[in-house]
Parts: sequence; C-alpha cells; structure tokens
Amino acid sequence: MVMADDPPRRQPTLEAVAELAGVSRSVASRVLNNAPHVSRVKREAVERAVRELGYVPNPTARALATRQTGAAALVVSGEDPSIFADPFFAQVIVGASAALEEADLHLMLCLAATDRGRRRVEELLRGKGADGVMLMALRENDPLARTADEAEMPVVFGGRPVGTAPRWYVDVDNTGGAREATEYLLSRGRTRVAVICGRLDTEVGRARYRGYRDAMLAAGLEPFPPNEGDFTEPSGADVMAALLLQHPDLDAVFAANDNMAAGALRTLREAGRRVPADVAVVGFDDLAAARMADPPLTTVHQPIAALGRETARMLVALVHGETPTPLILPTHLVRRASA
Amino acid sequence: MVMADDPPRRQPTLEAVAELAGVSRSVASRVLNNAPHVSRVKREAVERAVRELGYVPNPTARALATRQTGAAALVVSGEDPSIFADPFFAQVIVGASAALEEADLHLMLCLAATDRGRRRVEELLRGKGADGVMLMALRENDPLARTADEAEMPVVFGGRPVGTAPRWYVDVDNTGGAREATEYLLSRGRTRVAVICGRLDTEVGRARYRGYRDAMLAAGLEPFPPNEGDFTEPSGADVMAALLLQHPDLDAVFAANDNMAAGALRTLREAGRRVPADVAVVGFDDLAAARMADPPLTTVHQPIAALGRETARMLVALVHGETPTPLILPTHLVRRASA
DNA sequence: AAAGGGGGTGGGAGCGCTCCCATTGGAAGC
DNA sequence: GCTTCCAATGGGAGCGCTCCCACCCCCTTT
Repeated sequence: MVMADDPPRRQPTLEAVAELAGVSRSVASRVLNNAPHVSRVKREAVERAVRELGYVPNPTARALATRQTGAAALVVSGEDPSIFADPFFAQVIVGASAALEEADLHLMLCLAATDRGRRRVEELLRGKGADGVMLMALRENDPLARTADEAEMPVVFGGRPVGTAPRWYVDVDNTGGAREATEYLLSRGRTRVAVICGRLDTEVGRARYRGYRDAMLAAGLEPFPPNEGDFTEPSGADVMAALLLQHPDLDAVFAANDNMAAGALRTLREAGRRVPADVAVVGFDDLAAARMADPPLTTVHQPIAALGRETARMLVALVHGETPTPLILPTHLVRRASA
Repeated sequence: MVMADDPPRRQPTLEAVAELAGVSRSVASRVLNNAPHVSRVKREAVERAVRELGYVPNPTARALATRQTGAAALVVSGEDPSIFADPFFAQVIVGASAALEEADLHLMLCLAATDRGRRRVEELLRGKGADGVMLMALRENDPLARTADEAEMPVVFGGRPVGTAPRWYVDVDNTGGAREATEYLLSRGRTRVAVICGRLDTEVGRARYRGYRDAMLAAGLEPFPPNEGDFTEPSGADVMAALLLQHPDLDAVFAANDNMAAGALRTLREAGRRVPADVAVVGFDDLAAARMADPPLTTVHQPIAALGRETARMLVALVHGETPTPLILPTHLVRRASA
C-alpha cells in the first residue's frame, strides 16, 4: 500500500501549467505575458491549464528574473511615528495609492523615524527592494538625501528638501500661495500684517515666509521678522501671543499653516480681539479643520492628493525609463470668514 | 586597445563577496545570517569584504530562496479610494506600521476598491506576494473573505466581518462600548433614549446597536428600532431630524459614531433643542473632531492605533508559526459636555 | 589504536520565472 | 524546385540567494 507523502500543497508552477497544456515553459510564459509567437491552439491550451490549476504566477520569482519588484515605496522621514495620522499625509497616500495602482505597482509605506526604520530604508534603497522611491518630509541635512542620491534607483521628492532642488520632485507653490494670501490681506486694507512662520529648517516654512515677505515688500511695507512656530496649534497660539505683546496694533496675520492659524484664533479670542473685524487671519493648507474653525478660516488651498498622485506618476515615468520634468502644483486662496 | 564594455554597474553579489573574502558562497551566506559553523577568521574576512564592496543582500533573491517576502499587506476593502484619508484608518496604519517594523516586515497598502484593486489583492493572496495579510473594513458578503479563506497565507481580520467570526481577528468591544454609553445616558435620568445606527451591513453597525438595545432592555425600556445612517455627518443629521419628528419627546440619543453625532448636534441646534439640557448626545470613536464639537462630545473612546498594532502583532505571530488567540480591545466612555 | 563525534567547509541543487538562441517547418519569392 | 524568411517552439542558462549534504580534519572516547 502506497502512503501518500505529507503533501506540501505547493502552488502550481509554470512548469506544471506547461506540462498540463502539453507545451514548453517558454510557450506558457509567453502566453502569460501575452507575448507574440504563440499559436492560437497552444495559447488556448495554456489558458485552460491555468484555469484548471488555479495558477497564479509567483511575483517573487518574476521579480528575480526581471529585476523588477513591482513595488514603489513611500518613505517619510521625521521623528514622529504618528506622522501617518497627519491628515496631510493621509491625503498624499490616497493620491499616491491611486496613481500606483494605475501602473500596477504596489505601495510600500516606510517610516524613517527610528534607527531601525532608517536602516531598513537604506537597505531598501541600496538592495533594490523596490522599483523606485518617493521621499517626503526630509529635514535639513537629512542623511536620507545622500543615500537616495547614491541609490541607483528612481527617486522622486514630494516637496523639495531644504536648500537644494533634487533632480526630480513635485511640489506645491508655497511661495505663490503665501504671496497671494498676504496680497489678499493687503487688498482688504490691512497694513500691519504679521506672520507666523513654520519651522524654518523646512523648505515649506521658508518658502511660505518668502511669499509673505515678497508681498509685503512689493507693497512698500516692512515685513515682520520670521516668528517661528513648529506647525502645531499650540505654537501658533504662543507666537500669536508674543506678536500681540510686541505689536498690539497689528490688524492681520498670515499663519504658515491651518494648525497654527487655529492657535492664533484661540489666542485672539482669549485676548478679546474680534476676527476679522480687529484682526484678519489667513492660514495655509485648507484642511477639513479650516472649515470647522470659528470663524471659518480663510486659507490657501493646496492640492494634497494631487501632490501624492503626481509624485507617484513621476516615479512611474522614471521606472518606465522616461524623463519627466519637475512639477509645481498651483495653490489658491479660499475665502471664508476669518479675513 | 581594450574598450571597457558599457559597465552594467550591477550590485555586488554574494558570490563576489565570497570571492573577495576567499571563501565559498556558503560561508559568506552563513556570516550574513549569522549562522554557526564559521571560524572567526573567515567571518571577519567576509565582514571586511562586505564593507569593502558595499554589499547589500538582494531581498528578492532571498525571498525566492526562503519563500518569505518580508512584507505584510494591509488590505482595505470598500468602494471609496479616499478611505486612507479617514482618520480612523490613518491611526490604524500608524499602529500597524510600528508593529511590523519591530518584526522587520515591510508594510504594503492595498485598496480593494476598484476591479483592478481587487484583482491585485487576489493575486497577492494567491500568489504569495506577502507573508501575511491584514484585512479590514470588509463588507457583507465581501468576496475577499472567501479568497482570504482559501489563501494559504496567514490572514488576520481587523474588526470582524459581518456574521461569522474568522479564525484570527482583533476587534474593539463595540457592543460593550455602546452598552456603556447607553447605560450612562440612563444613569443620568434619561429615559427616552433614541439611537442613530451605523450601516447595518457592517458588524460595527450591528454590534453597536446590540449594545444599545441590551442596555435599554436591561433597564426595562423599549429600545428604539434601528434607524440606519451610513456613518457620515449628513446621515446623522437626517436620521436625527426624522427622530425628532416621530419622537418629539426624546431626551437623549446615542449615535453609533462621532460623525453622525456631529450631524445630530447640528440638527438639534437648528431645531432649537439645547444639548445636553433638552437632549443629551453620546457618540462613538473619540476622534479629534469630538473634542472640537460644540458642545464637546461625550463619546466612547476606542484604541485605534492599538487595533492596528495588535492586528499586526497577531499577524507576525502567525507568520512565525505561533498560534495566537483572537483579541477584543476595551473601550471606555469619555465624558464631555454633550451628555 | 581504532572507532566515533562534531565543527568547519564548499559543492551543488534548487526557488519559479524570463529570455536568449538554436531548431524546425511551411509559406513566399526567385 | 530551390533558396529565403519568419512564425512557432523548446532547451537551457541565468537571476542571487539558501540550505542540504558529503567531506575533511582533528580531537575525544573505549
């Protein structure tokens, strides 16, 4: 009596499909990749065998042979692991996910927050663990920038890193948006327009301050010095309080993001200033929270999902051997009650 | 004159490392996986060669040989691609990402919204494109459930699917939370406690209604029938309006999530009912928005990041060949002004 | 002194796929 | 009728790694 071996129950291989269809592995492979040079008869035989065996190609083996993993990584630098919970990144992920799906690439999410995370990203970059990488939220002198530079792999930056412009990036027109916001305040007759900056070790923070400053100078006004917050609500409240002390007569404030604008609103409310009657406030980002603020926040809208989508598309283009050009997405002012 | 060939500039292989170190591939491999049976001398020689060549193992080749991809997938079912922007999922991702990093697994994000997405997930599941899969937000009769069942791959459900309990899952105590919320309303002397249900084709929606109903019955009160919303703010407003028409005398309402509770608050405000004086409101989720609501929302807190983290940990355990047990995470009521 | 362990080592066979290339045979061209 | 050409085909060599296994050598046991 023959005992059945403990059956390893392995997935059928291409070899098995070929055998069942009575053809060679080569032919079966061609059918699967629908390459030419296969007769109608054999093609159908292979298709039948695939169905019968429930065959699904092994992506790992394919990856090894083609030297393509079929995946792209979204790498987020920064120290806070909960950055993925940030509504901004969540939107980026939505856009990137959609664009990668179109190109049949998988999305890997990597956080370079811990040492371990950074090591893993480095291995990914240097060991060809993905077909390409999107890099976001790099900080000043981020070591990731160099690793990425040395990696022989397509890399697209979402948002420019501080200082240098990489070869390929997608960014939002931060300077233009900040300028528009400031110009709007000026056009409403405000003349003492203060600013609450974001972190100046980020390009976003710098670019938005530049936009503010440009608009002020163009109007012949003295820009406020860069009062730095860190993009959080409390920091906005703090900077606002300091501003009120130093410049009790200010009649408007441009905050470099909505969180800080919300903090500013809180401080103004507590100080008994009416918004917008006494002080007009404009933010940046146009997150959902801006609409809910009291009063609803006038803010610069930026296309966040589009940022993710276009970053991914640029990466796909690179993976396909094309040569895209850097992209800067437009922003626009959304007028609500706060200004 | 010898022309240099166009140099393919390929990554050094283990073979190259071995050659440079003057050992065999086997020994080099052992060093890399720090396996025993390697003399000190050769170990150091290999390490030196690795450094000199800047060698990084090719994860794809390793994956093929070991039959392990080193990645886990978080699959989200549902029709709306922007689900990743949902603050709930964003938190889940944070937790899952952290837990997978501990186990040195990469996180792949898959959305089974479109046909293409579903096909890709199916290939992932059946073609062993990952070492394991976390499945979330399955809907009633979701075909993914069967595919997952047939896949010979560890699968952990985040939140139970409708009806059946899978072999491995991590869930939140929805019923207990809803019961506690309702009991709290009753303990404050409310007796006409209405309910705004979530979608009843989801287990979350059903479980939370069960909790409400149980508490009402236990108090000897007649539970309201399941008035179904779809977890969105507008639906909460609509259901609330209908409830006010049918039961003008209600003095409390339990909404199955914060979004719908916010809608209810809006309707109540427009109807001139004071909260909580006339009508007390309790929500579920404890998202950031609950704190910002007017009045701040009393709600059932659920540990969302922990849900993601524990789901991932359970998956890791399965991948390592262990046999974990399903897990239900506790919820607790957060008392604010609305009730 | 012969037999019996192991540690250390390298050869080689996969893992499951792609793709180059040699081979075949029939249609088209002279 | 005989080259010429090309679609169709299958064999085989990788892709870069892991891991089984046979082998050697030296140090203990009986």
